[in-house]
Amino acid sequence: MDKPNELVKLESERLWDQAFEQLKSAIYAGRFGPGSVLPLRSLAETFGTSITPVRDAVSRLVSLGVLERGARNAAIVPFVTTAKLESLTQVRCEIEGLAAREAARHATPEAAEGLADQLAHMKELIRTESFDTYLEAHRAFHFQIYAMAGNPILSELIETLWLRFGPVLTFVVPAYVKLLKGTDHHIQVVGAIRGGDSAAAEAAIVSDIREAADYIASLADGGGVIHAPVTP
Amino acid sequence: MDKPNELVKLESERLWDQAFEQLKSAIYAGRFGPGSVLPLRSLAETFGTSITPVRDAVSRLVSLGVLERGARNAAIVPFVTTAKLESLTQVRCEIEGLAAREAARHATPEAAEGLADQLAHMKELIRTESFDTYLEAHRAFHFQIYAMAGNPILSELIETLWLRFGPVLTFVVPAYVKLLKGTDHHIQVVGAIRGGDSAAAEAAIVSDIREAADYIASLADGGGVIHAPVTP
DNA sequence: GTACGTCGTCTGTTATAACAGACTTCAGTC
DNA sequence: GACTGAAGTCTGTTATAACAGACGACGTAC
Repeated sequence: MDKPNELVKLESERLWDQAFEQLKSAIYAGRFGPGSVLPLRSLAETFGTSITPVRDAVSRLVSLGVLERGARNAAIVPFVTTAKLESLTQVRCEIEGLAAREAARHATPEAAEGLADQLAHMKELIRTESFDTYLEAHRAFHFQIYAMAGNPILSELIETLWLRFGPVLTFVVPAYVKLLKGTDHHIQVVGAIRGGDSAAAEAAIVSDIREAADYIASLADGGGVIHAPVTP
Repeated sequence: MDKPNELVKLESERLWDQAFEQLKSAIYAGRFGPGSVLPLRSLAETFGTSITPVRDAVSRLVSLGVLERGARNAAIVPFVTTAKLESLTQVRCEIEGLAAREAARHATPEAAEGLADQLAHMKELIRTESFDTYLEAHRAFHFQIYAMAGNPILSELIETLWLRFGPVLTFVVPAYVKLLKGTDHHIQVVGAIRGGDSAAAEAAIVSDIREAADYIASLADGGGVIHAPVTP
């Protein structure tokens, strides 16, 4: 007798992982405006599951700081304020600065070359105005650097920081890139890592983060709340 | 009546928060050895609830890095290795250094005084050899400093780092304190914060963290795994 | 004695229903 | 007409049961 179950493709994507990813993407994509509540049952209906996996995903996102708890413990998409942005920026500069520094110390020539390739790819995406693809390439570029630091906890931590940032990054980065800002810092980072200059690498990353934060802060309204530009 | 220590959240009556806290405490207390699996149903039976709240608590602890997933997605208490310790120490130095620096910049005289009081309290606990109480006082001392930085995200992040550390801290700190180590750094931190010297505050905190890490690393076996000293 | 198959039990996973609190709405009373 | 109270509906919370995969024990066949 043969083994009939041998080729069963392991679609072990747990439902709550699917829910987690979908929810995360939806927030990243700005499908839920800041302050909007996310009822479990509606989410479950949207995802086509029961509320159990959704519940878990929401709970995890809350503990990661991506979502917050409102009245009646309902999950809400947090507002991004200038105060939060400043707190986040301060932490990001410190921790991503460390990552860049360590990356420059440990970088192999091959890894530095891969970084340069990625940068060229990003430049091409800017040239062709593929801003949505650029968002992911930009993210990959940064995390490629952080992975080079060889510190898993560091990378993990930075990812949670970026998650908190999620909703704003999406609509900010394309507009930011159109101003042709940030690219200089990216070039400098790659150069510093190539040359093993950790101080320069850290300085370039910090400048990148700080400059972007200043730009984002300029989008705030009188109450310090940051809004997305109106998109038709 | 103010509550300076917002880490104590007794308000929540929700079972999963209770389960979360109990589970965390149990891990902190070293009730589960590294590598031991935590079946949901046993935990639920221990806590006197169904598996639903336990499931959520475990899931949150996993996403915070306190627990890990083993075979069959079972929750396991992670081993602490010298490699992980080094990664963690690097991040802690950077981020808690930032916190100490900012605390020194923003400290009010009253807050600095409260810190000195806490330090005196700790000294008294050492004198009377109340090492289990000292553990909590030590933790409160550090987070009192970090709260003074006025950056909620920073405090939150540091807490997750301490959580990852949890199992080792418990059995390391008392032994460490008996060697009368660390107290000097604590005194220096308070002095620096009193004088508004951010560089000195950061240096003292970094020394504190690094020295403790070196001590902990000395407890590792040949495989780089850190074990608790045998306690009868 | 060894190998293999089967069954029972354990695990996490998911769905569903029952529960409790809060808000809205609508009707009844002053 | 305004206020009050009750019911209905929404919310998150929790328990329970059904499910599927993995692992081990036990028994049978060679």
